[in-house]
Amino acid sequence: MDLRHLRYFIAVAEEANIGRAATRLHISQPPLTRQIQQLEEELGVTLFIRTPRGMELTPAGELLLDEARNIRSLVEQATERTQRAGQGRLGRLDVAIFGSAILDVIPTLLLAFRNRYPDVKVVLHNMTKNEQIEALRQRRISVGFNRMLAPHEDIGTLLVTTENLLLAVPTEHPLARQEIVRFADLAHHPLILFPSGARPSFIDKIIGLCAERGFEPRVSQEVGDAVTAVALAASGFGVCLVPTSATTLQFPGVVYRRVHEAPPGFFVDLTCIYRKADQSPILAAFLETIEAEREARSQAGSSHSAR
Amino acid sequence: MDLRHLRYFIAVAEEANIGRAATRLHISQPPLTRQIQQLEEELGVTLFIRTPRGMELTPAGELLLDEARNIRSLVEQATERTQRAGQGRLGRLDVAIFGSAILDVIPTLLLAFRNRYPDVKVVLHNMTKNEQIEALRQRRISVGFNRMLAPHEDIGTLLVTTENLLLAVPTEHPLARQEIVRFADLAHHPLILFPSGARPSFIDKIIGLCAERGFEPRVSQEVGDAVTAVALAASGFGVCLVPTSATTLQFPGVVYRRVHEAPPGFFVDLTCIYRKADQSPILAAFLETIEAEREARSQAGSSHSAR
DNA sequence: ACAACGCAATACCCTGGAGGTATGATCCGG
DNA sequence: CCGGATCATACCTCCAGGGTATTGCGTTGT
Repeated sequence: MDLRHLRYFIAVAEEANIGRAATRLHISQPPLTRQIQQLEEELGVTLFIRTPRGMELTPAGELLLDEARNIRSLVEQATERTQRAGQGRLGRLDVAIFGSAILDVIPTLLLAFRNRYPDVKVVLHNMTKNEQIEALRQRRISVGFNRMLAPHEDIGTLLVTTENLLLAVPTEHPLARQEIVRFADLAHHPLILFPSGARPSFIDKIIGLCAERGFEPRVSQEVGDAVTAVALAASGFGVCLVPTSATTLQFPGVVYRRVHEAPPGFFVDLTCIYRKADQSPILAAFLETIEAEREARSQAGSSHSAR
Repeated sequence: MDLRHLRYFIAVAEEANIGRAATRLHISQPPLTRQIQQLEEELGVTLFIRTPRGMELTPAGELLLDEARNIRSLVEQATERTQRAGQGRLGRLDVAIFGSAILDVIPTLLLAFRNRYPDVKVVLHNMTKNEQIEALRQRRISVGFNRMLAPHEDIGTLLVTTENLLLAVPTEHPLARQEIVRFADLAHHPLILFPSGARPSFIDKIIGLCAERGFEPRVSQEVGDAVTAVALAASGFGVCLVPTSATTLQFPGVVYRRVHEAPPGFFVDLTCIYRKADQSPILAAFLETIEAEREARSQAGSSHSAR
């Protein structure tokens, strides 16, 4: 049996007349007669009673009509869904994020993606940098978000956003009272650094920046993530350099200060990583959305990184 | 798209290798390659990633695999069900009965049919004789059960069972005390007759039998059905001739008596009626069951009509 | 009663496409 | 760098689906 048989069968059943059905199907009447005969023969069932006025369905034919319509709609649905999946408009995207990245741009990004591709289910996973690389290679995720990534041969990167750094200062801290905080001031106060995981990381960046200015920071704590760092700062453990988006965290007991006279490179990138070999149209759509969003933000003038 | 395409697609997806899939499908590899290419082209979607080790499904391909398996099983189910319907093993049979016929043979008959054809849904309708004829012609029912049917050109009949007649007598009635009740005795006692509906009916049969013996019965009541008649007899309204199966009704206050020296024709047929033009295999199966059951009953020796 | 019409079925032809064989293009492992 | 495996391409064959012409049959209309 063939989908053609079913299509023809439905037409004949609905027209109750082979001639009209043939016209509707844009074929001539005799082949249609034969196809119906074939179908009946193959099933071993009489589907129509031939009357001088046309074709009348038998009970078995009635049943097949139901089933055939069902199958037809399922086939239509299958092609349509497969096409949408092929265009990246239907499916699933597994995304890895890390703690503090969720603070700023990622929620708006995911929202924008969801609006453009409502039938793509986005699944979030919390992963460290190295876990992300591994998960990408094992295809457990399709994209990851990261900072300070060492390059890998098979992993592509796309810059999502660039954020300036701010200093989180306890309210009672001497630096909180200064009108202007200078980078060099960091030499005299204990610093909270993060993340404590895989190197190179944000920690190395800050140590590097300090080295450029000829001092080595006094490290009071190394913690896992920005949230913990700011929380510790709020408790007076020390000051802490954070991406601008961390201002989302408004702990009592902590204020944010711009840092003047900072060395070049006093910012941090958020990048998106993916398998270079990944051909998935959903991934392509996601990366495209990232670029479109970055575009939109920069055109809006007051981009986050300029805050 | 074609069912062939789906079948081939499933095979390739499952084998992850065109060559092996071709073997499994009993065709050679190149046509299979082409069919897959066609399918991809028609959908406008890449379904497989070609690797040096075989064919790997894309996400869109994964989705289509699900859908295709679904469609395949639906097609299989459709053919199987249609075939069963064509053999009368699946479907629906609308059966008309009238009041008292339900007392005896019809329940066992329906039970036997249900056992043989468990997937045929039997729907019962209560109808009078004339309603049955009309409903048959309008295809609202496929079979009816009846007694004393006037012949119709387009309606076929099949004898279901023949039942002797018994006399239902009030317990306190003089005839209840006689050791032997003779047919001629009926001349002296008021009779309850039924059914009061369309003629000719059971009533005419009894009046005819009496006429053969040269008397006209004294009619105390005409009622609609056997159950009412026996109930009235139990209340002392008179005596009443009923088919043997009415002994199912064991009212207090009524006893059943054989009638001796009855004229020939002192029995009543239960017949099954159907449209002669009806080709439905379900009807055929039902009529066949009726004959098989009658056969079984007569072979069992103590047939109901001999009770 | 017979002609005219409508419908499905049959006879016969033609062509597109499914399937076959042979071969090429790539990539991997030894 | 070669042998083997895999998918793709080229080209041929042949069947089956589609077309035209016609028949068969029952109903209808005059």
